[in-house]
Amino acid sequence: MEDTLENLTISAFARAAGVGIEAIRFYQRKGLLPEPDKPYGGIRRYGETDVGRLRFVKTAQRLGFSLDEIAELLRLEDGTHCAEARALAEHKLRDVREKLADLSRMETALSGLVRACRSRKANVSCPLIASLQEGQKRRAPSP
Amino acid sequence: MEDTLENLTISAFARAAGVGIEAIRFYQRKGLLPEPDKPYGGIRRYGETDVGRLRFVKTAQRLGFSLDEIAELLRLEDGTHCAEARALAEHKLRDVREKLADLSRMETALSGLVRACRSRKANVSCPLIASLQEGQKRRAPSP
DNA sequence: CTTACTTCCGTAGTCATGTACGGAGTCAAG
DNA sequence: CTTGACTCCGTACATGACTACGGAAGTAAG
Repeated sequence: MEDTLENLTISAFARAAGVGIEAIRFYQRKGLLPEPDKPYGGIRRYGETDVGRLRFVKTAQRLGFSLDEIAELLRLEDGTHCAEARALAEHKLRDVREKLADLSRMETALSGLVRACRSRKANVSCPLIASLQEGQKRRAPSP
Repeated sequence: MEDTLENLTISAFARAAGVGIEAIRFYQRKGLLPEPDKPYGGIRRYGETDVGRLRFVKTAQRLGFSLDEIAELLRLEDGTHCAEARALAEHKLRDVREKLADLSRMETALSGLVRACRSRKANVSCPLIASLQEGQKRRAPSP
């Protein structure tokens, strides 16, 4: 069993990226991961590049991107068509920055709560919901 | 039809928060939103607090939290039991900070790509995947 | 009161994202 | 060459998060 991150079988590949084998095959069907050519009716092998790509998929997912959105992000990485890529990148960038702003407000609220709790001044009510009001007005429809 | 964000019917409530009526009833069943008492076999009314809570749910969802995790965050807002709340808040805070770090790396990569594209130095290959490598090593299982 | 619209509630269907299964083919050790 | 583990592939099942439907009951206008 190679631990070199080159010439991995699908099970070693899955282990290296911390996902199940079936998930890999699912992503291949969706076009998120390539299906390497198999040496004449044989068994496919995977490398470091594939591991990076797969880990990217899982991380982006944690950040709230759907598999379809992740496919778009991966089209950027594959870096053809600069003009199209730039438009897409700018769009995703706006999205990422909104998420950053919301998350950072959430961070403030949560760390405030932890600090308040730690200083034994109990009965604090956590302004978690209020912390996101600013961000929400941006996206809320007018009545 | 009240636009005051008080005494809303369920359809006005849904419109105010930008979701469907059925989604509201679904969240109520899951315990994410309260079912206000109805005035003797009648029709429930919703207020500004409910709107804020619902918008929080949708925003947290965009940030990659599941409905179960959001239920936990809302238990914090409802602010009973300081010790338990503090542990939960610290856990969520770690999660939020990891997301912040990953998103911010993604921001760097995306804005780099946009800048490169803008300066006509085409054929750049976007280091989007590489941008998340640091964060991923933290969570990757050892071989 | 009648008519038209909502609301309520339960149940069923949908879509995204996997997971599990079963049978045939492949490979490496003994 | 047999044995046992692994791979391939198609299909079926599972879970989370909604979405649609249908009938009874409440509500508002005429």
